[in-house]
Amino acid sequence: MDSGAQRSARSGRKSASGVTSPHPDENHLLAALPVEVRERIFPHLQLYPLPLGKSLYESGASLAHVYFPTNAIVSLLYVMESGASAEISVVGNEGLVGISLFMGGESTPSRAVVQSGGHCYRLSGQRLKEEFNRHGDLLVLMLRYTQALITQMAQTAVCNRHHNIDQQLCRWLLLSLDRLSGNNLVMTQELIANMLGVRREGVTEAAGRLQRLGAIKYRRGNITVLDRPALEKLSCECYSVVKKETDRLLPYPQRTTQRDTLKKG
Amino acid sequence: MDSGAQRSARSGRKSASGVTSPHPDENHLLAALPVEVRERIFPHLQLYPLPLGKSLYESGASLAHVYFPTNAIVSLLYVMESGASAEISVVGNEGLVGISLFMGGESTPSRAVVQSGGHCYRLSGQRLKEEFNRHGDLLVLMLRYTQALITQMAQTAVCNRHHNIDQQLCRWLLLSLDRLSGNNLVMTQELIANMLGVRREGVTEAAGRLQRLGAIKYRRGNITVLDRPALEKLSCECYSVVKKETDRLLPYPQRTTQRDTLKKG
DNA sequence: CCGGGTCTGTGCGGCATCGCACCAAGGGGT
DNA sequence: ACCCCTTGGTGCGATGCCGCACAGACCCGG
Repeated sequence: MDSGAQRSARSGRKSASGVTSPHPDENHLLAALPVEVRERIFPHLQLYPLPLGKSLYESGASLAHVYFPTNAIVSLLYVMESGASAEISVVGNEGLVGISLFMGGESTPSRAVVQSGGHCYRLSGQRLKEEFNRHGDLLVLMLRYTQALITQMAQTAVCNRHHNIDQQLCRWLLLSLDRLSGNNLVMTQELIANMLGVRREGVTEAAGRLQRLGAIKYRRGNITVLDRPALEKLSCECYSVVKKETDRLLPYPQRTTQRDTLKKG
Repeated sequence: MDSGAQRSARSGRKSASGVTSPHPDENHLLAALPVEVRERIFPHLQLYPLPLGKSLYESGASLAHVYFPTNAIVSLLYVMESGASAEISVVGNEGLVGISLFMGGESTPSRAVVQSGGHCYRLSGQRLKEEFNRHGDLLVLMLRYTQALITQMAQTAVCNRHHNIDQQLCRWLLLSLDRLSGNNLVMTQELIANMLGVRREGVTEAAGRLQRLGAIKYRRGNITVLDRPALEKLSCECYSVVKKETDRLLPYPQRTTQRDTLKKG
């Protein structure tokens, strides 16, 4: 296991064909770690597939790993007794799944579901805690990320209260877009409806309006964003509040420098 | 300043008349600290009044102190550009106001407003960080509390999406009740409406229904809970999810033992 | 005891979303 | 080439909340 993980974590970034292959630095948190921490942690990272719909943890279940997405998106979802659901927040390459591991609770009353397939690097909870308990840069980084996550949750609450489906859809598309490369999203309206906690038909109508405005193009489980500025204009303030706060708390590291450092090490 | 603070923090708990006077242990977090931490921190606690409506921090502003409520309730509130508002979570004697101080962000995009007057103990951010950076019990406790707070925010988001005003009012009354002694709440329907992010009239109608059911008695800014079990039955699952998770993460310490320890120390 | 401000109760039209039912249009598998 | 299942579009009445307007109830201070 570990040998495979090492291979994965250390493998080059681009194949000969130019297709991007995974690298831990695609996750912003991993990329932001200083050299010494990287050297301790990276050997224990496992490349791990995140197929659409996979659950990373269930409500109340103990976690064995934390997950650092690279090109996947994971939704933290609360499913009610009635079966209805609502997305609490979303995690992509800017963050990690499993904060309850280091926050001390070991579990949370929500689920983590892959909303857009891809890969992540996972790390055993034990390894993470070891590093966390050194009380160094990793702790500081994890806590800052957690605060960004808190901001997102708070804003989700506000948005659910005050904004209509059109605005929320825009916010959601933008949040997803920020976590992927390109301007294409592969997801059904049904999925989006579950995330926003609204009817599928509501999403159909909102998406139809956005399409008529030329902001997006919808084609059977495939959304192409044509006019991102339009989406930003149509979105409520919630998107920009979350975006600004995330950028403030987690300034994107100088990745090329980091890469170089890794190579030198 | 410090001398006054010491006097307050060490002062007895009951006056001769039997009226309860403040003591840091009324805050569960402070009460849960082990002796050594208490001895370092308690001398720096300042008894601090929290009159109704006071703002402990504004959106984006840096914090100088953290606040441990004893018999007051503070709402973390987001106020939108339009002026509409929504409560993100509530803090009473189970918690503290100002997590962004130790989470690393120094500020958050929300306000903290006193929703029910009383007192708290405040501690300078510097002192808190000093203790936090010892990476001892205080850190663990703060993080566990933060996770409880996260649960509350998440559940607020869910509740805002899926539950009607009646259910939300019940949830809100119960959350407030848990943070006060007695079964009496002093607050106008207007205030509650601002917290829930709904119309004042909506609260009037919901409260009227609760009153007709005999669950509460409403009298001009004064709510008396007559039948708490009824409220719990009428509330959505959100209340119990938050309650259970808070209890799990922050088991209420044996206060008498703690008190004795303090006296011995 | 009276007046003015605050708080609460009520009615009405409007609107967004819901729940349901159904149809249309892909598009993949055999 | 066909079928079938998934996905997306549409129409309906019902409902819960909003915005507004206004009246009554309470309470404090003069």
